[in-house]
Amino acid sequence: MKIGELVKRSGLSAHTIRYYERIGLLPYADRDRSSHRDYDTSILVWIAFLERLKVTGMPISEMLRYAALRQLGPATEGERRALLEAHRHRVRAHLANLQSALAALDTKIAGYSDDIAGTTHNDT
Amino acid sequence: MKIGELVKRSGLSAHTIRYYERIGLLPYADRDRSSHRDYDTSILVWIAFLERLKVTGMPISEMLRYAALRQLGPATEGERRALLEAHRHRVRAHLANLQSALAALDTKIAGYSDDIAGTTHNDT
DNA sequence: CCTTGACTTAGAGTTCGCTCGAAGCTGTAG
DNA sequence: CTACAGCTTCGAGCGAACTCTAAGTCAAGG
Repeated sequence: MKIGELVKRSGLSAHTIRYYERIGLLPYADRDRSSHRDYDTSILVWIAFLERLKVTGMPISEMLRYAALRQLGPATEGERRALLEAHRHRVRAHLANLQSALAALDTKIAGYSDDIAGTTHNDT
Repeated sequence: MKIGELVKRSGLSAHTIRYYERIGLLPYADRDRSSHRDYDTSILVWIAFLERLKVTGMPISEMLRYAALRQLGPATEGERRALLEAHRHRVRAHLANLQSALAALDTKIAGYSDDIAGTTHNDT
């Protein structure tokens, strides 16, 4: 698979794919005889995993740490797991914050909704 | 209340408070005779509200839009409400994404946990 | 009177995560 | 042969949201 197809299948831009490779988040891709990157479909699994980490707010620096451990092989699984568990912990906390902020937002919106023809004034 | 106390009570840094004032997210604060900012406690309510918007991922540009509408008085309540509803919609979608990513993360971690003395290899 | 600490301003600098531009190479279709 | 699409590298640029620096003012305590 060339980069153009990977763009379609991963949702990342070609610029971003090259950037990720440059910083080490994606492995250095094999090149064909025109030095064009040639990907194996297995890269999609890794990209999807990175996406999930990204969606959950993990900074690139930490994804790099994970990627580096992965490079080192099975011996690092304990550490990788610990890293993911710590992340999960933070995600859960963030989720709770989000939910409570959302609840407050609901209350606020309800305040606006109840305002019949400007009889009350929601001042924030 | 001077800025130092507001820092303690709001959790924002003095730099950030001044920055927010500069861009219009916080109203221009009254100054005492030494041109030091002097806040009314009511500012805390507004800051808490901004915090909630921030936590839920609203960009500053949109908070500014809200703040501007608020300045214009009760006539803009409909628009403010619409803005918050649109935001709520996005937050809910984001929350759903987060939850599904979290579930995937749980599965992944479980994969590591089940790995007894390196018998399986979690390759991402 | 002097020091200390909290404040003031304007503007520059930082971090993050991309995103883009320039200049050039390659393989295929017409 | 030529045109064109699609890739390559390298380095610069960008938008968001702060964060910090420099130089100065002011009020209270010793």
